[in-house]
Amino acid sequence: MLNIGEFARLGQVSTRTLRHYDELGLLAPARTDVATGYRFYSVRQLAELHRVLALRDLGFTLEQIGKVLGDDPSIEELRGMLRLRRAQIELVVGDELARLRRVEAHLRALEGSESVVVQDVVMKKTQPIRMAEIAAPGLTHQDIGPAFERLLPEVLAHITGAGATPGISVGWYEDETVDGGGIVLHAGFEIAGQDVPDSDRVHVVDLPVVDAASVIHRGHPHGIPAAWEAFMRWIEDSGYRLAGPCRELYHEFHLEDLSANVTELQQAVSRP
Amino acid sequence: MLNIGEFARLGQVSTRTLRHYDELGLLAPARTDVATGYRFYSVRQLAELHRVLALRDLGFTLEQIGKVLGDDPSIEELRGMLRLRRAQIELVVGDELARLRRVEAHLRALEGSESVVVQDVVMKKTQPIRMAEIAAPGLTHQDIGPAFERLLPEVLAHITGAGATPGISVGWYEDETVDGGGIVLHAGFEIAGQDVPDSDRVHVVDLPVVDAASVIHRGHPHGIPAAWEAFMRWIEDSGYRLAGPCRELYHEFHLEDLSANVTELQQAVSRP
DNA sequence: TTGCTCCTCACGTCACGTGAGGTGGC
DNA sequence: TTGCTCCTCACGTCACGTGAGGTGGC
Repeated sequence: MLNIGEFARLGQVSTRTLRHYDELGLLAPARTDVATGYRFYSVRQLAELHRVLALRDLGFTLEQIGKVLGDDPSIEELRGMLRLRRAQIELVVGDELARLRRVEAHLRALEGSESVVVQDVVMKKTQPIRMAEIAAPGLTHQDIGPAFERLLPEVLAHITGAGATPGISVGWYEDETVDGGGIVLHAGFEIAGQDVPDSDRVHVVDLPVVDAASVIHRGHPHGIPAAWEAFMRWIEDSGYRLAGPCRELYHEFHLEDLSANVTELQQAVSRP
Repeated sequence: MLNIGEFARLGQVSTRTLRHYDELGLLAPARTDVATGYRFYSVRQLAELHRVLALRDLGFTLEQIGKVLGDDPSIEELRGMLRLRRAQIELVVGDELARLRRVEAHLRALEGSESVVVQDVVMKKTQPIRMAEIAAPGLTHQDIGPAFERLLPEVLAHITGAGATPGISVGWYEDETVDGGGIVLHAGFEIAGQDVPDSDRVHVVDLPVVDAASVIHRGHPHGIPAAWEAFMRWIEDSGYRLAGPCRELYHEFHLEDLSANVTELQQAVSRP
């Protein structure tokens, strides 16, 4: 018979751990002195302790371990538990590797001068957005600004004409097509649940919920192209893959004070 | 101005999270109504929230984030923090991958019949052991049992002759050398801190502290070779590499009832 | 008698989730 | 007035670590 300290040394655990396992019913001492409460273990219980530690090292919770010890599960159940565990660990490894690449992307960004732009990239799922928009195909980069200013009033008129209230303005861009068709700009306003009819120019569309990288741009819109450039470099650098169009959400937009604008840039991405 | 619910939806977090960040001083609302306690945020604070979330996603604690936001650290400090973070994530990934390989080794072991033997493999650091031993070189596998029985009484006599008390008996094995020199068996007893002089046959040695895989074998010693075989297969299967000699610790040994024996098998290993 | 080990509470960890119980504005 | 949102506690999470305060055996 060993007292708790001797058994703890033998099994390389703390006495607190043994008391904890006793309390949970995972590993009761072979004998407990009724008068003093002293716990005594047999050397043979080292095998029981090992079983608990082995399962713990595989990542099972103590509650799961208790069930395994108590229910004496079949080979099939055991296999199922191990497979589940494997899948969970694979998820964790994937998450941590993605995190690692984000950290490394930040380290490389520190070498350049774009650290400020890029310090607050967040991965999120996009909100579902219903918007009324006009699409303008065949644009070059320089065309986008003027096109925006041209299209937004037109969509606005349509929305208010339908008796609805516009939300924030939203733009999204389809990639240049392979055969050089240029950029397709979609510009308009969020309308949430309101009823707005289509016209030949204005269409109501639902932007899908996707995984995206997101940064907040604060300040005058003329800084947005540079922000996009640094943002896209960071994304590619972090190992994420582009997975669809990018969006701009104008959360705060005042013509009177453009430098107070708050714009969110979103790029749909997927895990490498 | 947005109330907490609106701001939470904008930033894709819970209101509880925003209250928590307020409490920690990470992100105070732009205005708090003194009468009602209502929190109000400006859209521009979305950028602040993004910074917090971005740092959180890199794996920093909220306390670290608070320091980053408060101290406005230099590029060099930032770089140092990111490098530390990178190293920590790499450790986590390594741990999880090793864990994954252990789970997979168990799954494969379930296909065979050695699941029982191998269910309680634990990775540990070995205890430091000081022992008095005799080494017997040039053995084959069949010689080991008889050699043990021959050597142990001799070591025992030496220890008691020196006025010391033997601890548990311990054996360890050096690999067969490349030129076919056979196995070198070291057999003896733990002596802990006691003074035992060397003789021409008996030597006092300190077994080093190493990372090892360990299983407990309960029962008659004739089961030990089969346990070793399954154990070694599991180790190789789990991706660990052998990194030195293996040991046997006879935690419980009674000649009168050999089936009550408790033997620990240890094999020094290193990460793949 | 002095150390050493043992005992039983009970708080702390980390970033919130989840009620409980109550109040203010449309 | 009825829902909705907001508020402030305060407990729970997971596997122990770490005292606090006290007792029993060499």
